[in-house]
Formats: sequence, structure tokens, C-alpha cells
Amino acid sequence: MKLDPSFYTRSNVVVIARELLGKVLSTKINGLTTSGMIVETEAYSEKEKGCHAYKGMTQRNAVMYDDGGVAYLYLCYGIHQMVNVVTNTKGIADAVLIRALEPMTGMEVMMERMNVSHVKRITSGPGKLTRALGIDKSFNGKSLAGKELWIEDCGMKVKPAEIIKSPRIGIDYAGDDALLPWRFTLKGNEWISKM
DNA sequence: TACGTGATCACG
DNA sequence: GTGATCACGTAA
Repeated sequence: MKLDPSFYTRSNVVVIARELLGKVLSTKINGLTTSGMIVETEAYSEKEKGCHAYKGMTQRNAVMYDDGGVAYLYLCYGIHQMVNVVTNTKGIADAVLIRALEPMTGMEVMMERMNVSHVKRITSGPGKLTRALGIDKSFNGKSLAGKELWIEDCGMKVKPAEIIKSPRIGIDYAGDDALLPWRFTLKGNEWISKM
């Protein structure tokens, strides 16, 4: 079942980042369906220095100010597409970065997109999972309850004891805010990034 | 540990 | 216009 818009428009982005663990991100592109369970997320709030919207709206981050429930795409290092889940209500720029998936559907399609002949670690990082699922900047601002891109609850129950929180990756420039424990991973999962 | 890669942003 | 920077991935 696709997540209801009310899941995304809540005000606490950290709670939403935690609750996205165990949910399933899917795409259907040219008739090809690929999906994976979310096993790693990071929360970003406009009030802290790690966030792209910390200094206000720009052309790039404008969709972060939309109502929760749309995708925010961002190209990093000229190569890697990153996908974020926009949260909170219109005018407030909070988002959750999806950092890793455990593959579920469309293994062959994902392997071909990654140009590998094995399933191992094809979605274990924010840049890799977008490539495996075929997500690029054309999805910027698109609904997460759409026909080409969506997140659903497949009934996977995640217990609090299975969730690890840690500082976010790669945001040293954020100073003290880099220490916030806003990264969430599933304990013991083989698909989280940087293993 | 090093560096490719190109959009983006904050300057003028 | 221009230069520094960057929510990574891979090779070594």
C-alpha cells in the first residue's frame, strides 16, 4: 500500500526518517519495475547547517519547500544522483535522504543498469541506488505516490531495537550539526553503505 | 588515500 | 562570467 500524503506532511523529519526504514521504494520505467526496502536514511532540517536549505531557497532546492510527499533530486560530484523524500508542509524545507536499499524486485534490470553480473551491493549507497532504480533529475518534484515512482508499506515491522542511529555521512562542513545522530540504519543489514 | 566530474552557488 | 565546492564511488 502506497504511503498516504499525511505520512510525509508531519513536522518531525527525524521521526519520518526513522519510520521510512523497512518501507519499499519502487520505480516503473518503460514497463520495467525495480524496488528495494529502505535500510538507511538521513534526516535534514532547514534549521541546521547540514541541510541544502539552511541558507534559504535557491533554484536547486526549491522543491524542498513543497508539501511533503515529493522527491528532491540532486546531482553530487557531477556523477551521482541523490534522492530525498520531501517532508513537512509547504514553505518548510525538510527532507530525508535515502542512502541504501535492500533489493527486492527487478534484480536483472538493476544488474544491467549497474553493469555487473552479480546482485551483491548494487544498491548500498545513495548514488548507486538511484542508478539501479533508474532515478534521475527528471523525477525532481514528482509525487512519491505516482505510477513511475512510489514508496509503499509492505507490512515489514521494524522494532526500535533493530534501528541504529549515528551521525550523518559526508557533511563535515556542517560543524556541530554534523554530530547530530540523524542517520538511521537497520541493525546488521548487509546493504547499508560504507561497510 | 586520491581523484573524476559537472551543476550549483556566491561572488563580482 | 568565474572559481570553489560538493549529502559519492571506485580504484589502489
